[in-house]
Amino acid sequence: MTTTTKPVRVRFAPSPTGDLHVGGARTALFTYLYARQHEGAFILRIEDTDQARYDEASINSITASLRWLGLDWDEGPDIGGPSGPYFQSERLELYREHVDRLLAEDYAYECYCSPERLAELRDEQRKAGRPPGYDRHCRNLTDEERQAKRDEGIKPVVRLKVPLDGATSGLDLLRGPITFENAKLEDAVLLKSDGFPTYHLAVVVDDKEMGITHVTRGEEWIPSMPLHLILWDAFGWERPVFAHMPVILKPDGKGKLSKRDGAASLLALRDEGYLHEAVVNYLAMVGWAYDDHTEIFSMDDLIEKFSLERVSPSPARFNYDKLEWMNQHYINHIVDVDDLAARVVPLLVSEGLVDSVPEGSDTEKLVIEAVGLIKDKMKFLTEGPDLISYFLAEPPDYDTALLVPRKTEPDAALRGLKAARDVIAEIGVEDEEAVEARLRALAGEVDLKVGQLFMPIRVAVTGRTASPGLFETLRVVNKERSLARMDRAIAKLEGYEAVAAD
RNA sequence: GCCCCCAUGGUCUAGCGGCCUAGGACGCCACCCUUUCAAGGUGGAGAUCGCGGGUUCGAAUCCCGCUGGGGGUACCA
Repeated sequence: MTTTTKPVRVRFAPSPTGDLHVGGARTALFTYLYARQHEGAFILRIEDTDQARYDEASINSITASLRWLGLDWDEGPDIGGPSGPYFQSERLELYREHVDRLLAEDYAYECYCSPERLAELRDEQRKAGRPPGYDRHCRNLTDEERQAKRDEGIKPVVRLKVPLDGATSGLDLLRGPITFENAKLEDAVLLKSDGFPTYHLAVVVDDKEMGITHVTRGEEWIPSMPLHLILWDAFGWERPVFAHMPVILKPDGKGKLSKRDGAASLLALRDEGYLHEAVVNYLAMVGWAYDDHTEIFSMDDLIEKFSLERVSPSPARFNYDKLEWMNQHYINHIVDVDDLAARVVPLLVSEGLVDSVPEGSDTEKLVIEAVGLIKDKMKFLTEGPDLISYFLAEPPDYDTALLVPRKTEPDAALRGLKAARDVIAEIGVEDEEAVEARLRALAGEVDLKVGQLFMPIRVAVTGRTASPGLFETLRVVNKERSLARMDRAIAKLEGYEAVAAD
């Protein structure tokens, strides 16, 4: 047996009606992974056939989202390719030609019914408890009747002439065979009266013209698969492989996740401080698993190990908790510190913490060190500026009470702080071990528990009660600034005592 | 209403007839580590594998029905 395997060509074909959301992103990811794994082509095609819902800004938003995720396309907008153009609005001729062919071969017919009549029809059907659907009023018009309508100036739509009986079945890669009774199918519109194709026509013609071998798309397209199958067959083309990705549901499971669900937009996730690696990894794990325990996958891992056949056909809920965990895991353990710091830098600038961070500058070194210290507390990139702020600038004023640990008297905190200040002044902060040894010893000398001594120092130097380890913090803040901040804290405490004494 | 898809702890899943007294992860709880907060480590609670029938020596795994959930039902994609 000779198996001639055609080179894989797959596509992601969004319609420009809004931002890319997680459902679409996952479909794009799986499609991309399949292409890369089989060294095939990943094509981006813009399905802009709905003039009413067209939103120009969304094209940039979608491409930016895909690029952010690292899903680079081989053919598509901007870069072109051998099967272009990649905007359906620029392929109208092609659809017209194909519709004419269907018309000539009696696989389609012109329909002159007005939108009003169709709406009325649906109303009646609903009222009568009948399933809504086109009544095929124009399916058997005579040439004379058609000419009469044309003479009235009515612009027809073209409808698919679905077989009245029998069944249409096709194979879904994840689900196996799916069969539909033709009698339940509609004579769907293929070409609208404005000359634009509907999705059904355009997707089939373009998938054929672009040599698509595997049709990957969301599960919501399963109901229209028979229509597409009928078209592929009518044209006499060899059907591609179909693989419908399960929908992603809202966290509560009630309905599919939509653009209205806040962070469902990829750009929103990016702006909220998610790493693209984490988002990719998480999305891959929704509906797919490699084995019973591996869950951290880089893009390269996924390209190597992903398998379309192993995608689960059942819908999954979007779990923000898990995504958050994944994000934090990447920040804490996967992405290296230099890289992480580089991603925090733009945020530092936009937050006004620094004017700029030139490459190789001391500021850059400081940022890298600071990020290294705080990264285990960082869940989102956007938390970076706040978490490292006291390494870059003086901490804003804080409540003096923070300097006094629980079960500690203000004068005890003051006593410890003064003693610690002198120690730092004497031995500096560079040798963390030495500082720790001296300060631990100091605690006993001034009759304080280590916590009671360390916390006031921490608050003095960082302006907050949570920070990285005290000694590394002191070192990176540096001796001079640490001392100044401790002096400031001492002054605050002295004033505080005076007030408290009143 | 009609058509289609799906069904393992709260969630994401492993499992594709005997390795399952069902494994992993998130979340939750406890403990450990500890100068704070995290991170990390250990342990725990949590699933009669939606229900009912079959098939089989044997079913979470195969078949049928039911129920539940989801999707579709436009001159939108």
